[in-house]
Amino acid sequence: MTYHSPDLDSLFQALSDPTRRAILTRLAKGPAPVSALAEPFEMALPSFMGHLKRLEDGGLIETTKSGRVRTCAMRPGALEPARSWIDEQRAIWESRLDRLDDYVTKLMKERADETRSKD
Amino acid sequence: MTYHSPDLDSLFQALSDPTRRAILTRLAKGPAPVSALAEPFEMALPSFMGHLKRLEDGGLIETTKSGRVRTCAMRPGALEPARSWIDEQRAIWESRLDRLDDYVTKLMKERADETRSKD
DNA sequence: TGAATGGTAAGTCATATGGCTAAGTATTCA
DNA sequence: TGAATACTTAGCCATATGACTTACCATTCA
Repeated sequence: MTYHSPDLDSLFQALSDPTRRAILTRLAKGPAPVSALAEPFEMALPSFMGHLKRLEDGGLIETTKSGRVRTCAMRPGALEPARSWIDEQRAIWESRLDRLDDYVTKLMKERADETRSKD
Repeated sequence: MTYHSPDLDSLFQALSDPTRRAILTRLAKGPAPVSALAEPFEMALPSFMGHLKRLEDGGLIETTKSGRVRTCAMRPGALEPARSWIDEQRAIWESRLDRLDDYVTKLMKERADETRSKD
């Protein structure tokens, strides 16, 4: 069993920063050129571009350049692997709770039988 | 509008490493002491403890020490903020698609009217 | 009590991250 | 063509991350 998945690494990594999450939320509303995107952030442009790169590395956005303008767009479905992973964990957790529940039920039944046999 | 949420920062950060995700998957099946948890990983114990700390910082696990053994357990519901954030993005994205759809529909209607008036 | 067990603490190291400035390139507009 | 625009590149800096070793408690078991 391999526990290495570079996709999830860079995906979650990209999501771990407030600036980058804000960029994504903005892009969920529609594509935008770099300078428009950058405007609300008090940050030098090269720093901001670094964040865009991380988002691109994480597969969360796509950018295309036409003329001197680079337009950024969210990649639909890019968040799905993250969502799936989280759901899997929950599934594991819940199947465990189910088994635990079965076990407790069984224990209680045995106890009941035991008690009854004492009567 | 504030775009800073330290919870999501450390949560996603915690999830961005394969070792830590593997630990979580293991813990979803039930609690375990540090040494048992660490056993499958080819890593010095102090390094491993570092990962546990990141998971604890991200609110994903809880640990308790009794005697010389520290037991780690998953914190149920800890993944929910991450899941919610992802779902919100999707909601924004989809409402945008809806509006886009309305727009296209309107455009096509106008075009149809235009064409008709030419006849 | 003395040794083995299970973690902790302290300190080092290399690389990554996140920010900056200053200077450069490529388009577009006047 | 010359100036403004929209990035891009290069390089610097401080801190964080992820791994290591060595040494140090505290418990438990023989």
